[in-house]
Parts: sequence; structure tokens; C-alpha cells
Amino acid sequence: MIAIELLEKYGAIQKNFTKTAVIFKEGKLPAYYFQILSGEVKMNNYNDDGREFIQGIFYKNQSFGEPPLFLNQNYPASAVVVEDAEILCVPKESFMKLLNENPAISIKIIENLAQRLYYKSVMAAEISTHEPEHRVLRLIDYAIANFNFKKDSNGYLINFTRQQIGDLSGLRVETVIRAIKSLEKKGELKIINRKVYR
Amino acid sequence: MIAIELLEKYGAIQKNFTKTAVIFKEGKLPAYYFQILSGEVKMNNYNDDGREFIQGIFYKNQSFGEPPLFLNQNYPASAVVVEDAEILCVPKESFMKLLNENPAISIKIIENLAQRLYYKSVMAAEISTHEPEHRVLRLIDYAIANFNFKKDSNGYLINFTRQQIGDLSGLRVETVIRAIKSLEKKGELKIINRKVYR
DNA sequence: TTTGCTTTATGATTTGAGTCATAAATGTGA
DNA sequence: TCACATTTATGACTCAAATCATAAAGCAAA
Repeated sequence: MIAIELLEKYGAIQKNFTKTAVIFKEGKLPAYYFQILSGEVKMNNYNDDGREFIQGIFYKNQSFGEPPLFLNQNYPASAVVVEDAEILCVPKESFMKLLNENPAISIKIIENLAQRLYYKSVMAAEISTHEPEHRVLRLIDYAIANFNFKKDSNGYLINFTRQQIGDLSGLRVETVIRAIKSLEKKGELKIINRKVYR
Repeated sequence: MIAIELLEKYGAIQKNFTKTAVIFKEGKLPAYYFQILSGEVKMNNYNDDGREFIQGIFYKNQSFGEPPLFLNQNYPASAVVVEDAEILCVPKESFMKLLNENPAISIKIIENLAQRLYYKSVMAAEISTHEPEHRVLRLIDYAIANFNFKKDSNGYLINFTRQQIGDLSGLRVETVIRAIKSLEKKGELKIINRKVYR
């Protein structure tokens, strides 16, 4: 997260998007640095038969879509608004200027990218070698550690739908539902009127 | 890749490792920045029943294992020598000093991490939503674009064993062998005395 | 409050990658 | 050159997750 004043100094403009709006499309060239002021954004892919994979979900104060920006490559995934969002957009050229003139920001960016790589590494190993229950549990634990899920007397409320968990972990909804039920039986998590707690 | 002279200025020492040596273990805290002078290194995980997943393979002039270094987190995977390797190691503290005193290097690091995130994004989507042939082909194409595989009249020689392709794409050897055979039939690649060309 | 959409849920069936067994070709080191 | 490990290869069988079908609960908006 970069200070809003700094972004504004480099020509950031605010854009507002409503639910389901597409911020950018897979395959397009990046033109902006994006930082979320409010709302929720996901990055996703679709395979040939329309099956979705969610690369990540991003919230207030988080940025997204930087890697292709730094590499001058096409976006490997699309960005879609999940909850109405206000987003600061800094044009590529001025963002690069910002970086060059503010070395401390580079370190922030490095930490941010490192964090996301870490997540991808863990999930890659999960997805390719572990069974569904393990995958679901790991995803939930990662989400607790990284998103600000609310904690109450039942534990952390996992603010994902079963479908989202599936799309993040490469499983089908039904499989996620069954995995969650089974994990509940094993005492790994709780289901209280359809909401998942851990 | 950071200039060797610069690394030496910040106290880099060279260590030599032989095939199968473990440079660091999953779960340990990072203490060094590593850059390869010669040889080949893989980063990998094992799941509970001993199945391997290869996070990435690294060659001359490449660095590896930085994300946890920047985050003060445990390594999410181990680093194992694939071909005898000479490696420059810079102690964490002096590497951080190097970064602070050389802002241009930060940009390099950012580009490097961005590149790896890009790969992980593509492979994550592949692994979780595509069939084996697609996964194998994408991995091969990525490898051609990023490693210096040799090109001759038959095309690029894919310098991976079937097992390595499997461990990188989350498939079993037999499945990879069958996928490659089928891709050959479809004309997507060639097999010339057991070697894969594309 | 009615209508329609999303989310959770469950059972039956299918299927494709994993598993197992086996072997030949190749490479490596003693 | 011999012994052993690695890599590629193929066929038969298994099984777990995907698929398909269906439905009820919840929610959102008209």
C-alpha cells in the first residue's frame, strides 16, 4: 500500500466501479497502477470450457495487477469487481517516475510481491499434491492470516462462498461443500447457519 | 541477476555444492541471498506421502529463495542441487544494506519477482483447470521462453525429464509420458530418440 | 410478497488421471 | 564389461473427484 497523497502527487485519478465491472481483461497490456480505496476485486481466468480460476481477491488498501506492469507483458488474468469499488489509478509512466524518485517505495513493492509469491508457492504445492480437505483448510488458514476476517466467539468468520473457495483452490463447489462438512465432523472448523468459522 | 563485483563488495562468499546437496530446507529461516554462478538448483516440496512438487528450476546467473528473505518468514520449500553448483551467498544483513544503498537494484529485484509471479499465475490456472496435455504444453512453452534451451533443426530441445515435467505440472510420470506421446501424434512436438523437441 | 437469482446441499453416476505391475533402453560408475 | 540406477514405455485396474440431477434455503429487488 502506497500513501494516497503520494499517488495523487503523481497524477492518480479515482475511478468508481460497480459489482461485476471488468477493470482490465486477460491478454491486454497494462496502462495503470491500481490501488483499492474501498470495495473488493478479484483476478481470474477462465479455461476453454468456461471454468473459473481465481488468482486472488483484493481488498481496501491493496494493489493488484502490478507484475505485468513492470514487465510490459499482457495481463495473465482479468480483474473483476466483486463489491462496488473505488480505485485509484496512476498512469504507468508517472508510476514508474514515482518508483524512481522514491526508493523506499520499491522496498514496499518488493515485500508485497514477495508476499504474493509466497502465497502462490504454498497454493501451487497444495493444489498439485494434496487432497481436497487439505487444500480447503490451507486456503482458509492463509485467508485468515492475510485478510481481515472478523473474529468472534465462534472463531474467524470465513467470508468466502463455497464457490469462491473452489475457484481459489481448483475444486468444484460440490467437492468444497463435502470437504467442509467432513472438516466440520473432524472438528477442524464450525458451520453455523451455513457460515464457516475457524 | 546482480553484478558479481557488487555482491562481493557486500561480503558475498562462494560455496560449492554437489548434486543432491540441500542448500536450505523447507521451514527454516533464510539467512542468505543466493545467486548461481554455475550449475542447476531446484526448489521443491514433498507432501505427506512423499510426492514431490517442483516450484521452479534455476540456472546460471539466477537467484532463488528471496521472498522469505524479504518477509522474515520460513522457507515454503527446500532448495536442492540438480547439477553440481557454485553459488554466491550474501548474508542477509549485508544484502539488505546493499539494497538500501543501491536503489537501482531494487527495480531489478522487482522485475525478477514479477516474472516469477507471472509464471506462478499462469501455472496455477493451468494446473487447476486444464487437462494434462494443455498443462504439459504450457510448461514446455514457458520453459522455452525463460530458460536457455538449445535450438537446432528439430526445434527447441526440452531439457527436462518426464519426471521433472510431472513434478513441475503436478502430474504423474506415466501421465506425462502419455500426454507427450499424444501431443506428438497431434504434431505439437517431436520425440527424437526419447528427447522432446518443440 | 412474489419472482428470480445465488448459495448450500445431497445422492447417483461417470470418467480420467492415478496406481500398479512389468519391462526395455539408456546411462553411470565400479 | 558388468552391475545397478534412471528414464521411458505400456497395459490393466482403481478410485476419488467431477459431473449430473435435483431441491431447499436464503437474499435481493421489483
